[in-house]
Amino acid sequence: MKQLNLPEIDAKIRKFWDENSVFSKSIEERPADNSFVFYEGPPSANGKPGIHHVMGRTVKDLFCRFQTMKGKRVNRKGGWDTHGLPIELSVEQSLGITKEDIGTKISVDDYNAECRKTVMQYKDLWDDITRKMGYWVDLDHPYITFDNEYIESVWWLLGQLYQKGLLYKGYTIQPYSPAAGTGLSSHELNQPGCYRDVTDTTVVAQFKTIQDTLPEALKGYGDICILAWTTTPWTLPSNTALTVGPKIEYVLIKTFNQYTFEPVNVIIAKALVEKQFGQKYFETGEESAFLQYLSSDKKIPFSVLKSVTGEELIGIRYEQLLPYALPYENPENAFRVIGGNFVTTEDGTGVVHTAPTFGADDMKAAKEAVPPVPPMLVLDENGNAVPLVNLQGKFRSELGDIGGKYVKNEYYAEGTAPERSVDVEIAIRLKEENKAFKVEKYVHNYPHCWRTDKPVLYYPLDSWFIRSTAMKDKMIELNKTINWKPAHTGEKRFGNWLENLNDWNLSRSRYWGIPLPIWRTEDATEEICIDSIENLGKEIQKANEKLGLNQSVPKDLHRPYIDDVNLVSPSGKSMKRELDLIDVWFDSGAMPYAQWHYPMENKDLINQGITFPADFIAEGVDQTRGWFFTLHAIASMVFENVAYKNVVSNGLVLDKNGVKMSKRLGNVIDPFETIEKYGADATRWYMISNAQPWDNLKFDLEGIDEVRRKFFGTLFNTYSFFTLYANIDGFVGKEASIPMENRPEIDRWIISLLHSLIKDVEADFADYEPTNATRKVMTFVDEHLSNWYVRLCRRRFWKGDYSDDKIAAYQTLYECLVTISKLMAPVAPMFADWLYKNLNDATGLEKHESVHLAYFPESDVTKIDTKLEQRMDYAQRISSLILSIRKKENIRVRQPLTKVMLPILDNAFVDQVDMVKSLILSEVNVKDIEYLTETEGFINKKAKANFKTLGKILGKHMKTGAQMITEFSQNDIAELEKSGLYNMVIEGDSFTLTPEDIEISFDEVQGWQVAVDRDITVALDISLNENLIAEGYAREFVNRIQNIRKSSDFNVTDRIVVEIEKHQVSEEAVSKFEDYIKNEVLADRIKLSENVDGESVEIIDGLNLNIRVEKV
RNA sequence: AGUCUCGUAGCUCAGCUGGUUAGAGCACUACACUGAUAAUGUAGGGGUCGGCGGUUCAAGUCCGCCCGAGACUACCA
Repeated sequence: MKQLNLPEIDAKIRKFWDENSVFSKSIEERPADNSFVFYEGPPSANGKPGIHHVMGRTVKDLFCRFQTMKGKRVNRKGGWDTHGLPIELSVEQSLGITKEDIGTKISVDDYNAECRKTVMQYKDLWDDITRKMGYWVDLDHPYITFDNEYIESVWWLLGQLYQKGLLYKGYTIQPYSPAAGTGLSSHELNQPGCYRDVTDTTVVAQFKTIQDTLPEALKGYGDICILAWTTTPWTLPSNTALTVGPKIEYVLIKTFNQYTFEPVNVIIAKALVEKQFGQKYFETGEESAFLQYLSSDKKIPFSVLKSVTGEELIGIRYEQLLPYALPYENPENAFRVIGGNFVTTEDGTGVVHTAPTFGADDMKAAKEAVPPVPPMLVLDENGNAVPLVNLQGKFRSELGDIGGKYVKNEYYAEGTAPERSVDVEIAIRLKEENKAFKVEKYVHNYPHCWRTDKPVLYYPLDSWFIRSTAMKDKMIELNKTINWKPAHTGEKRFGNWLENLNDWNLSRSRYWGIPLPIWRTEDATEEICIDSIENLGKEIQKANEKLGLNQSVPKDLHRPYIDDVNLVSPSGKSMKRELDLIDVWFDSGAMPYAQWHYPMENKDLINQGITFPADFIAEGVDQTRGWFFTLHAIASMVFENVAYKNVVSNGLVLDKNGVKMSKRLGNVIDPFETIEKYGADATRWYMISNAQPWDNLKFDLEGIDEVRRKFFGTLFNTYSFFTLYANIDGFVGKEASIPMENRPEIDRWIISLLHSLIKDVEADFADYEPTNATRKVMTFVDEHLSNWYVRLCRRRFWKGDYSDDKIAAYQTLYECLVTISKLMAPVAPMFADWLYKNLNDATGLEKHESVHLAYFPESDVTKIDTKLEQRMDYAQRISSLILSIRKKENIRVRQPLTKVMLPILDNAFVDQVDMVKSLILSEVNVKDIEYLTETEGFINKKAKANFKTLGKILGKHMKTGAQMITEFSQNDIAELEKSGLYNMVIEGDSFTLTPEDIEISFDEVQGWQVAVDRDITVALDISLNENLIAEGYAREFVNRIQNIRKSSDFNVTDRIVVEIEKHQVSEEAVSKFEDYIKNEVLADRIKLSENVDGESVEIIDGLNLNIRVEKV
């Protein structure tokens, strides 16, 4: 391969993997008793894979591959999430039906089959992206959540919860769409456009308190009303309590009602007086203002009489505002003031009208009150407790004049709505009865049903719950043992979520999902929870006998078949299944067990801890309350264990401008195209190296291109360089390894860096920090291996015989390349394998046929030499400084110079530099280094404070001290260096400083070509003589001839003859450096002639000479 | 509305437990180097470290408030 072509490499390696079953070998070759457990969070094949899936799966893949290389067996069972509303919706959409049509226009049978099909709609695309991105997961034996066996395991889990008393049926307030006749999930409510601004009639009502329940502080003022605001007046007949904030300050105000003009005393939060007593009112302390008040007056007087806390108000009883009905249960506990922490003083009156049947907060506050406040439920014709609004959204007949009306005008069919909504009617009635303090229109945000476009009601619905609150402490405790990446997702986001845990609402009234396996008698006195198919069979048998039926276990455990099953209670009554399905999130949280059909099969996998808990899972951060929670909750509640030990929650993939990708905006990146064009490895490497997985990734295709060029391109070049000469010299790794101590400095240096790198990269992968790992590999390849090692060692590869030095160079570079292939393999599996195989297949040094079957390199600490690393750093920096002086002085690098001078601070520095002297000299084309020990009068030293150590000593004198140090004279510095101590007096305080506190460096000096980089200073002697100039010319000729060789497509080994046009410059160069030139360009002869029939090339500024180059 | 995360050069990101003149890559400009050549080196421009306050000898870093982006939860009188 002449040029890097990543997609081609992808295809080649994929084929190799397929043909040789590398993936299954990577599992089977590892011992079964040394496993690393990974769980695949099931995607839904109902949607197409996006670029963010490539991100998430790269994270999963890379740690699994890493652990495999560490010798672990990593089983990776794939899975599909197959239930849930999105699937029902897409079926209904494609068939053009609605929920109501199920059972009429389409049989449930067909509907079911349709869901099954739809669920796997894009499976082929998913399989394709999985392969193309190089994600290793077992797609041949996936778990599928709609399988009977999967469902059976879920039933078993529910059975466990049931036996522990953690499953119960109860009321909650849920969003409900009367028009559609169905409850809505929060997911549905979060569809775009559901929340809309609407204008509603709002009422501030006056709740008249009962005198003898008032606290002492409020007695003696006559009648007192509490003001409470509502945006939904239709809930006022269902009011059973008023909620105040215990810590909020309330005031008693004397004023007049603006509609009836009757005098009234009202209670309202102090902070909201201004808001409620607006322009229509004026505050006054004058009693006369009240005596003289007339209904025709423009403004109404008011006066604050008293201030009390909410705490004092708790317990006050009041007259029912609209006494249509009484709660059927404990009505004596209704109509009183209770406390609630959710009360704010941002809106209304600081008192919340509380209707427990229509508000979640209301219900909670009412339940928590002592004694509990009953909700406004009445008994219907069948003796069932029901709210005052029925499921159609109409008032019940108890409401008299407004009974039978819809509570929202929007629910009427078009054109049939009355002029006055019930909200308005109630407002009018309250005004007339002196119970309305204020009525006004108000614009607020309110959710609407996405299907019917009509407002949602919050309505009490029967649901099955998991009593997760009972296990809260266990969950919190277990969570503390989980290693979260990043930590704050676990501690903060997930931790807070657990602290505020609610019971888990399991019920969904749908068709396509796992049916709740609970059967009940009609009067709900007896019930059974089925936890296996076997158990179901037995119960069916029993029921058949007792009830004379002929039922059998349905082939498909889904609705509607399962609904047809009737069971029999111990007392012989018929039991029907509770019609609910369970939350699909339970499906996915059950996968550790259900994927193995536990406990009906594979008992040991879980019980012996072979596949449980997971060592590692990864998913988007949006799964914190989703999959991460359901896994944790089920494991905590059923097994009292964690489900996973390490979890990476990755961020979102945004477009390059940081905007969420969406079809609407057209900024969606197609993963197939991307991988096709740039290759999977560049895409993966870009995603991992560019940002930490848990930060959002601003996905930019140009970034992939950059990674391809900078990293893969450089590595590829390095590899091609290696093979070019390895082929010429026939290096196939058969020589015995040359001992480190016999290899040159630079070899030992790169090997030292390599082993430091291995150590760091392994630690990063082990710590789930892949970004750091990739960045370190990139730095090594780019800066150290390519731009220093290879650049400086080029000659060793193409010059001279196949000597030990050359073999050492090959062995060194080979080790680096093979090791890099292993270090990068988890992230860039295909390129790494290509590189590894190319290298290893040629040498056969390792027996593995793929890098993914090889073991992760071990860092050999004996090869790490920090002093060596330091002196190479010196070499790089000194070279860089010299080059910068050359640049400043405009002296080209091909012009040799005599010497460079290095002022030194200590002898260790000399020793260090001496060892890398030859590298520096050849790199910068200078003949010698001279060390300057005596710098006085030549180059000045300067002192600078070490803020870190000095700050602790000097404290507040730091500023002056630092200033004093920069002003040190040469004598001061000499004294410090000699004695090792320096006494300093600042504002009367005396301090003793040590050399550690002061950093000495060299100053720049006029008249010398000096450059400084922190602790290193170099001075360059730029004087030239004839010899140097001639050598410079010689190098120019070498360069030009090499260029000609190359442009003439000569082989690197071809011998040539050269003819150069005669000129003073060419004569000087050739006469003095003929051998050098011949040697460099592989020339047998160099001839100078007056007329040369060759290429005209510029040698130095303005001088063109003809050169002819011919093969021998 | 609450909780959490993020905000550093035109772009993508480093910046450890507070410490000197805030760094790197990309992009841009100029010059060089080159038997790895779609690579490389040197130099240059470019920053109120989101804003305001506070703690401290010293704040990009710690604390408070605000602004902006995002995620999740809730939608509430």
